[in-house]
Amino acid sequence: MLNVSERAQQAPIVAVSTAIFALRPLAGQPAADPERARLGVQLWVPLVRRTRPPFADAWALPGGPLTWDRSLDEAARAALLASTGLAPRHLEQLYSFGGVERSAGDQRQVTIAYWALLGIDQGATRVETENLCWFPLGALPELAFDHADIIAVAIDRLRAKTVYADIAARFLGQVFTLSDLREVHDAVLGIRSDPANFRRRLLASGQVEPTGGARRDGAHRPSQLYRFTGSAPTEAERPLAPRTDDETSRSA
Amino acid sequence: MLNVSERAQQAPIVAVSTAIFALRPLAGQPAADPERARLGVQLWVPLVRRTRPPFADAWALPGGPLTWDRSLDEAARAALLASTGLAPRHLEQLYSFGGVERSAGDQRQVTIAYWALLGIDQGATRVETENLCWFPLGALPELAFDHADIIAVAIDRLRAKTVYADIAARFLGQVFTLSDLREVHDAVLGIRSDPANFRRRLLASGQVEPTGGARRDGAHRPSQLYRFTGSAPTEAERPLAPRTDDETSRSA
DNA sequence: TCAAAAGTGTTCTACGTACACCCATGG
DNA sequence: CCATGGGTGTACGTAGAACACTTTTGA
Repeated sequence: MLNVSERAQQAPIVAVSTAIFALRPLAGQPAADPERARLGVQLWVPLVRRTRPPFADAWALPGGPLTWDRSLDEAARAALLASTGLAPRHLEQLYSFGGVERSAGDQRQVTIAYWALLGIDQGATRVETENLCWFPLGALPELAFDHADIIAVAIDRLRAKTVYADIAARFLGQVFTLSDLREVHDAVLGIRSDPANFRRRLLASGQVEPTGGARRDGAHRPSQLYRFTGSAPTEAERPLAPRTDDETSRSA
Repeated sequence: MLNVSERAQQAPIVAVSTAIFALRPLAGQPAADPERARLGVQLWVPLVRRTRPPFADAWALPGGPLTWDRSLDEAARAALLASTGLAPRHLEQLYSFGGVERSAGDQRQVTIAYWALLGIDQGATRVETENLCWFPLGALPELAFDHADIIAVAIDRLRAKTVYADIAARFLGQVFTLSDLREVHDAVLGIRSDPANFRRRLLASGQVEPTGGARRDGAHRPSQLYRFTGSAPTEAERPLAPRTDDETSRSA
């Protein structure tokens, strides 16, 4: 252990951690909840198990140190790929946490938190190992550091950005039906919106356009397929400016 | 100079920088009489002059290093007090910047940016020295590092949070008229809103309540005074949770 | 022919805007 | 008395919510 004056001289460690959200079918039995009819999707989060103290054996958000040769965004992507093999479709800086109390041991730690979305078609890579496990949002384990707080903030941000479509759409692939989009939208926000009104709002917003194709998947009229308008804001996109919204700040 | 592998081992420096906004009369003297603020107002920003390279002699946002014993928020407040003598009424984390290219010299630098609001009654401390100077937003000098970007992002955030009242109100003191509030609101957003409608919206929102008092300051009907509803969210408040809004992210 | 989801039409209401108008005051 | 801003009343337009209704399919 170092004494206080020695500690004060030490540079803080800078790390990046990311809360990754993906949609998966409801946990447990299908249970055909009449209110959640359709597919029934739910937000899941991948966590990694720490192998070293502090918080050894506890679950934590995937992340890693900031290295000299990478920007913050690059460091977040690299850490994700290294620790989980995932390459999220959407990645955005969330908040930086650096409270004094969060540093266990001698080294002061500052964590730059990110949040990310995984496309519903990116589920193939969802391997689970001894040290990488997926949890539904409603049943998270105890988390290391203040990572539970980070997840809570990330959910707030996700919901705030999921107005009608926008972010919700990033869970989906290039082509989708309006019902797909509505289901994602509703799952993220935890609501059930009117299909008719959702359709009108979305089409009026001009965010999507019909591909001309259709999909038949049941004993009912086929649903038209849509894609995003504009230059395909889909894979590997690079955000342009930090979000700008309407809340208050957290003591870091 | 160090070589690449030596650099890669170095821990990044963590600093906090803050874009401080205050309202001042368009061009006149400070003379900001808190009891009588009925003039054109404009956003001003205090900048400090760097004394050491990199960017020696260039203007920069006030800030300082993150020390071991302070949280991020505390570090931001402390740096502000030390470099400008100011204690803003509102302080909120904005974004963290850590692009590789922004580090001049051998040391990688990560800056956690904050934005702050100064009450219109806090103008007394607005001393100007050789190394501390106020600039109107429309006439900023060349800035060190990427601080111009930080200010741009901070303005976006300020405007996004200034819907009707809320943040705009923090520029004012405990007691104010609705015209005061509207003037601040309009100055920040750069619009001119209808007094009648502004009044209705604000009162309907329940954010303010009349004090019972009034202020007479001209050849017209006296204006009622208002205060904020609830447990006075005024001086030295501690935010609770990072904002949650609706934009995209910036490459750090 | 029936159930189920896709898709359309219509009404109701909330809320913001525009703007006419009255109120109180200093000069 | 009048000019000036404080403050009220009211009509209009837009957008979302609620919900009835038609369409197209598989079984």
